[in-house]
Amino acid sequence: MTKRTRVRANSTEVARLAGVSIAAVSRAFAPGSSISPALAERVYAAARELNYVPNNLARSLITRRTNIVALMLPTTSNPIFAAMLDEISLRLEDQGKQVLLFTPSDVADFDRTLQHMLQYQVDAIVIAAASISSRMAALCVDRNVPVVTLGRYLPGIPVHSVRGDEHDAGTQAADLVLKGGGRRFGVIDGSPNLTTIVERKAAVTARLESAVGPGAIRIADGGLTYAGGHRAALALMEGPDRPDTLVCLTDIMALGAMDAVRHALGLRVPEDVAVVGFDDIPEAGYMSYQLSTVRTPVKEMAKYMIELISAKPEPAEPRAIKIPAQLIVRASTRGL
Amino acid sequence: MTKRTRVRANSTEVARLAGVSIAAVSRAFAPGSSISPALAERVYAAARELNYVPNNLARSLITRRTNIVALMLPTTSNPIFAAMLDEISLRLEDQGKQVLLFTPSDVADFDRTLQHMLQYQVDAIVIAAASISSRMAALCVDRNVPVVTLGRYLPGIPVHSVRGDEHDAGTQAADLVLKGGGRRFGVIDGSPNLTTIVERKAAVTARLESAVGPGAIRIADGGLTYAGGHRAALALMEGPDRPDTLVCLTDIMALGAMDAVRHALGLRVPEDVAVVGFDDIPEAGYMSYQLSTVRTPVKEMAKYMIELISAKPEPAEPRAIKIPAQLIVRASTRGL
DNA sequence: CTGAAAGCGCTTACAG
DNA sequence: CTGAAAGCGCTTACAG
Repeated sequence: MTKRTRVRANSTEVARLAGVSIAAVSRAFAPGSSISPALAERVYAAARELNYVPNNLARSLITRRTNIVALMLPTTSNPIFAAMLDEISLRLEDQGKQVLLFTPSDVADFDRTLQHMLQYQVDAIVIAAASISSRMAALCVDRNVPVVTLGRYLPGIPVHSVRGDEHDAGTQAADLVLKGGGRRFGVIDGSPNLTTIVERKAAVTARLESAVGPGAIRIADGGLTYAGGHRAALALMEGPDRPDTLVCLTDIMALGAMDAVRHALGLRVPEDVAVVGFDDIPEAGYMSYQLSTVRTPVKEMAKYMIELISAKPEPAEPRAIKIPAQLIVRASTRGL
Repeated sequence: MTKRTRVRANSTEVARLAGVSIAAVSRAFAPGSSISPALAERVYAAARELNYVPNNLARSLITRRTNIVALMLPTTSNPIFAAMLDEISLRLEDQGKQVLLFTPSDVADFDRTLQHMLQYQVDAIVIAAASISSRMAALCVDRNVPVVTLGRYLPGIPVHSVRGDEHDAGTQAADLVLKGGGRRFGVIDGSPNLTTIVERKAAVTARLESAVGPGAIRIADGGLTYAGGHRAALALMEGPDRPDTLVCLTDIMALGAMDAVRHALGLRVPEDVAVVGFDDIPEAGYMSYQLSTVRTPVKEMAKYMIELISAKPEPAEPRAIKIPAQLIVRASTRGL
């Protein structure tokens, strides 16, 4: 039995064993510090012997940098959010930072979550699919914590934002199905709380109405899930004058809708019913679906978000970046 | 223009404004402390005025608890990991803890990642789909940081583990396709580095061989992705004596395999080729796939993992929890 | 209940 | 390059 050494060695003990000052220990573990190789080597030897691990807490208390970025993200049940998480955390880890995850069960109480983030002294905050109050935004500005929101532009609130051009996306999707000969439309809606969805819907219905009039458009709620999209499609397809086209405001709902059309109703896609979605999640490209969609440029968005929160010096004015939409035509729509 | 107050108010300033000691400020923000309501109210008023946010770093330095749990997770490109992440972070947030995410690009260098986790003074470490060296495990024990691994049992290494019964899972899957009349088998393999996969494969091939002999079994690598499963299925189906059954060691590969069989080869599932997978990702239940599979009990696993790392007092011996497999029979296999 | 004081483990001018 | 000392923002015995 070896005697268990002290639970956590600190820099004082390392310094004592190495016969140096604690300042030397600090310098040995701070890249770029002025320390002689010989001294550093003695420190490393002592550190190894004591299983010394530097304490980031104490360090951050002084440097005022934690290398932690708070990320507020809805559940990853929608693959688009999982992809976003991957991109963001990979990029951040490349620059030596880690993601601290927040998935507030109560979005209404998001102010409290933000307060919580600030307590952890995070270097920056990334908010996906939620809003921030102007009071909390001001608090973050005061504390020099950059904030970037994803998919939401909040005029007058001093935070950066990155989003896709949803108006253009909706218009392109509508144009695609119109060009394919669509005349009776079902739109599968998502949450009224997500700006992204609301803007897509506005653009889609505006374009469709201008072509076929409001009477030819029905709307149902798909709740942003596969099962919800499935149910919404069944509801829309009931009765006379059945739609010849379903526009689904997210891909995950489009998958449910396609399966409803094919497997529950026994109709063909796109011959009987054309389907178009938004996001371009991986499943949209699977051979069982081959879903035409408008891509949400995840990689590009992550890149801009990281740039905005890492910029030195911090830009004086909040920046709003809008990324163009990119239509992906596959086999679920008619024409060309 | 209001004059911008000091960037970050600290407890000293709050104390001064409230006319109390800093100990009183500390107590006002520490639930359960003995402080009179009147005093607390004065502190809150001053804190509000100064936009005071307590500094968790300083607090944790003393209390030795950060309320942060490190989670090492491969990329969420496999939906099963996304589901796991959701479960773990939701449960942890319920107990007031946050997940600090680590996605090491270089799993070979995992020791360094672990060291990195310890620097952040995390309260516990959850490791999915990776191993921990006995040296690092000992370091965590010394520092009183509980570690739990997911899907990997490491005899002799003092960490907790939670995993499914992969032997039983593989056996059940093999029995299912055998009962369905399968006689020529293709097995789509994943990574040789994942214990889970290796154990499934061993159980599947053992059972199949005992029934039809080794000559009737072909194996191809599907790389744990949809595209890889697709390619592997095409390779397995080439030439004479084509398999009548594909056993895919993860669902995500099974989706690719099913699409290859149906859409690239024009064959029927399950009539021409039966397909079975493992995990029960959401897509397995989609009507386009209706994939028979063996469920990985994500919720239960997350529950046990959290229990193991939260147990007070820390169990003296590492615990290894094995969760039974649950076969889900859908339409991609023959019989019953 | 309340406050003065010590101290958590580090970094960083400052002086040599 | 190196060290002594002050200090980051808190908590916690201790004494009253």
